Amino acid sequence: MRILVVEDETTMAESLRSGLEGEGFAVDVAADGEEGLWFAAEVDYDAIILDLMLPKVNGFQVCAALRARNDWTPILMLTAKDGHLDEAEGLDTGADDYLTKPFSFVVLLARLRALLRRKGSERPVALVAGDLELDPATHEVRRGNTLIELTSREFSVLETLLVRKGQAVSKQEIIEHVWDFDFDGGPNIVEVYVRSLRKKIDEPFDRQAIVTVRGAGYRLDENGG
Amino acid sequence: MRILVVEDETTMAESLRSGLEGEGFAVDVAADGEEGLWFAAEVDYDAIILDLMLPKVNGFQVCAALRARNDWTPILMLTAKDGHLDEAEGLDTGADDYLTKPFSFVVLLARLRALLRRKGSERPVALVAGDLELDPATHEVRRGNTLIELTSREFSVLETLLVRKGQAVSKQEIIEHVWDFDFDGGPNIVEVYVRSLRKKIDEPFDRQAIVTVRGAGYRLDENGG
DNA sequence: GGCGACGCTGAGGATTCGCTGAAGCCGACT
DNA sequence: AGTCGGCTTCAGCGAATCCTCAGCGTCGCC
Repeated sequence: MRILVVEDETTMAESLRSGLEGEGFAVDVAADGEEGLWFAAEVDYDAIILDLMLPKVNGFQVCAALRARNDWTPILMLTAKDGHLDEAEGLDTGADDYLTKPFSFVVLLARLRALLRRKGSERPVALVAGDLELDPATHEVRRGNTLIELTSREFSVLETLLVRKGQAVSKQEIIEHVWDFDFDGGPNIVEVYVRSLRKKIDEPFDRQAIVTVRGAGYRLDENGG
Repeated sequence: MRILVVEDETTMAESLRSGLEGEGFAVDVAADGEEGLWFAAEVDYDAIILDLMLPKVNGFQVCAALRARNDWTPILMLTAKDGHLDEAEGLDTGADDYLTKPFSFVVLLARLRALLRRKGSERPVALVAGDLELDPATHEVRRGNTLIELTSREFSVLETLLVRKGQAVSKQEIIEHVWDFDFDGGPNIVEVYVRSLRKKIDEPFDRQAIVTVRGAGYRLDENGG
């Protein structure tokens, strides 16, 4: 197990190093975000322990940069403040867990082990079918390179189809996943949304991602049509 | 994405509802554990947000009951106390993640998304007889490599035969499986559909998968004819 | 060989299904 | 108040599908 520690305070960094090495991990230490990114590019670590407050490039930025270059190494984020916003922002930029300073070494170890155990079952962030891509976090949909504007309902319908791409999903099932309990309209509502989705993601590209399966519902083509 | 919130405090429940709906989720709220279990039985939710402290049936019990009835919907547990024991107990009874009150909405959202992301799409198995293959999920039927277009009724009839391949199934049984109870036509309808099935899955391939068992109904050959 | 019951078959009218444009409604924003 | 965008309902249309029916073939039994 090889761990990268990105931390600028030397005392903290060294105590992490010795503690983790004592537990049998191989440890590299980077002193700022830039160096951290460089290390991470060179070596395939099993996990990264990342301080939030760093010189040059901060923790969020490191995290976002790694994910952007398609590196899904588990990240344990260290934050000095107790702000809930920090935590959320960390998870949203792609950290897998966070720890608020001060913390005991035992806790860190436990969280780290949990991360390593989980590894592999994570990601990818976006739902994909061929060149059709949907990101639940940012609410963005693209076909190849072009960004497509969807309303919130359209988005939800496409999402449920995409989660079960390749399978036929009945209108009733779609309604159950997209609308809540007190919706009492008929299945025609799904037809209407499928229509407007097709106008946006199929027709302009001369493709057919959403296929009608008569009597059974709709199916999203696994290859995007 | 449809979410069930099980929470007795109305202010909390309503703020969760409005917040989640604002993010494009469909939300149902249950006020106690009993109601929560009932809702979960009725609808196939994408995730359940479950308060620990509940009237009637508490969070642990709800969680355990769901898992016991083989419902593996991802569960995000909300706990008021900060005790690590709670956390551990929650994970043990089958919660997928936990969150300690008070928390910020952004954090909840991030965790929820992480849960939904992790949930893999499971693929049901296809029914097979020789080189004849029927996939209930995609509504696809193939003979060897060639895809065969069936109407909804034809599909259902073939499905009931395939489920009991090797056995003779009477027309009456087929009618009971395929048509609803207010169907009052005669058994000839089955003959008609068997005929059109044979045209599509037997004749083009010069095989005979569907065998007539005079006086007893039809039998699907286990080897596909 | 003849008879009756059972199964096969083709055709066409009735029905359902999905598609589509338009319009009413509501909340948000100006 | 007015406008805009999104959500939902509705009704008409065309096509795919469903079901009935009537005539014919075949099997089993006497």
